[in-house]
Amino acid sequence: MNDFFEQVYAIVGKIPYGKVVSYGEISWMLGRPRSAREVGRAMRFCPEKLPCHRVVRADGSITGDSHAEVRKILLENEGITFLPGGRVDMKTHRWSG
DNA sequence: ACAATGACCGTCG
DNA sequence: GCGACGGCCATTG
Repeated sequence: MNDFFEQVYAIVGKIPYGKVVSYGEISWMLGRPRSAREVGRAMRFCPEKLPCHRVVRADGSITGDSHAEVRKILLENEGITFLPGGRVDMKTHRWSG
């Protein structure tokens, strides 16, 4: 594992209840302003211990291949409000370390 | 080294 | 709001 992934996992694990972070935000925190793809690749491994469902796109859209719907439900279950269109209310739940 | 791909991002029409 | 284009970074054949 690279430090980058470790950092990603660390941050994702630190996301508070009822908050979400975008791939770009995470990549920016780790010093890679445009490496959001790497974050996405890290998410792809998707360890169960990680709340990967709290990681969404910059506009609040849910992304995650087949599990997108499931994650949306999980977020709703955690108290995250959704906007019409199936997007997360980033305006309220956007988290910055 | 090159081209293609990807759980992305921002801008433009 | 949506689709197209370019850019960034890492991985793979």
